[in-house]
Amino acid sequence: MCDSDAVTDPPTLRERKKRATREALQAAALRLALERGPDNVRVEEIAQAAGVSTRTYNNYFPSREQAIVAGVAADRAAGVAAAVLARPAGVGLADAVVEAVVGLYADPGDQPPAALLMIAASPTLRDCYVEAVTTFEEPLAGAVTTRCPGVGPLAARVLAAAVGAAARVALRQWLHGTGEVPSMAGFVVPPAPLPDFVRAALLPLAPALDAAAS
Amino acid sequence: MCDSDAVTDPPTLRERKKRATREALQAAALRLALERGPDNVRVEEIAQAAGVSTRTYNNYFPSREQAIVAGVAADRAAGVAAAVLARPAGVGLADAVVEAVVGLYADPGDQPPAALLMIAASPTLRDCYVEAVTTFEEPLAGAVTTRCPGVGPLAARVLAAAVGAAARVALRQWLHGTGEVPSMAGFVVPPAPLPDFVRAALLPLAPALDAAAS
DNA sequence: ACGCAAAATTGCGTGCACGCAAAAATATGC
DNA sequence: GCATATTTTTGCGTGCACGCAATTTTGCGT
Repeated sequence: MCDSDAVTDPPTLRERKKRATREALQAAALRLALERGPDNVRVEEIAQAAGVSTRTYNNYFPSREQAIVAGVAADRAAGVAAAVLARPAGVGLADAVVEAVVGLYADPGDQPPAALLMIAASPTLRDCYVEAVTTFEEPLAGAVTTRCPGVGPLAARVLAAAVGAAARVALRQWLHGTGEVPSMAGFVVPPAPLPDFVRAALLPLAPALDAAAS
Repeated sequence: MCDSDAVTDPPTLRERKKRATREALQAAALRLALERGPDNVRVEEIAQAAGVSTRTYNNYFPSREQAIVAGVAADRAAGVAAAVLARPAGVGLADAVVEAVVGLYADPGDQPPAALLMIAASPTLRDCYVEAVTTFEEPLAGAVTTRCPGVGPLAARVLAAAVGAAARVALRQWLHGTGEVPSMAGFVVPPAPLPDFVRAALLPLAPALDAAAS
């Protein structure tokens, strides 16, 4: 947090390689999972597809599920803090936070829609995807203190954690309904758009956010 | 949730035996962990001490850490909902919830203080203990809807999850400071009593809780 | 008391995560 | 350019969680 604004020095070779293997692993894991189904992918195959040993694979991801999910969920999370700070100073904290989080799930993203379907179908992947929102929380807390220096570090952490919890609830609910979609006839209307779900889940926290900003 | 108030029928033999083995496993796990240190306890030993196979042990607990921690954390959680409902109807939702959660960590409990020290010392056990507060959340949501029928199920879930998140933050902070206690001279003043920590962490959520109760 | 259905326990096999220490790759000072 | 310190990769060994199917235990109706 005291990084001031280190301009991300010339990316040393080490970091570039690390990033490369991480992305290779993510891509391989997701691709294989989509091809064969999540349960028919052995860790050894993921590592082999990325050109590393299984041990190094485990140096990057603590579980097979995270390797599969990381690509679709992790990077988007990094944008939340920036989105909060980007809102004009006039709007309240609650609005800023809610819109920032909603914005994350608003656009279709660059991921194939099949990925979300697969994640929704597998309980293990669902849990992993839902728990990935934790990535938001620390940067969000930072953004909150930056925007409203009066809130104090504890309150910021608590509010960020609360927002994360609400997002988890919303995701869980939405994925729960989405997972069983291809059931009957072609009437597979997604029960409700995700952003609306997130907004509804975040709504009860608005009073707390606005009250803290004073 | 539609159990109305089933008066916990005559506990059938099966349930009694299940409860017995579960408690035996908890007790054995905690005892062995305290004796030898958490890392020097093999699952097989826990199972053997409880008189069951390692496979049945895994039918009761999904991880060794949970077996050790469950005894000190799980049962207390069950009381939260009751505590919320026990508060007189006059006090606001926020006060009721906060006091209920604080009350959980207020009394020393029937557990040896060494247990908490051990948990605080081991990162793995800490995480497990912290994550155990999730047990609160569903009953808490139920209690909230019972107390304030106007809040709607989604809001109740969100608020309960937010409270759980705040409690996790408080626990994490407190355990982090407590873990390194036996460092220098005998001046090992616990940085601050846990209840105060919890109260402080729950404070920022009060506006949301009170606003929902209307 | 008997027998059948439901549920729990058990053993086995498999895949996985991770600690540890050696080896390879990369950065840094001279 | 070369030697050295730091970091990353890798292989190996260990312990663990869990699916599956057979077996034992419990519940309940007759």
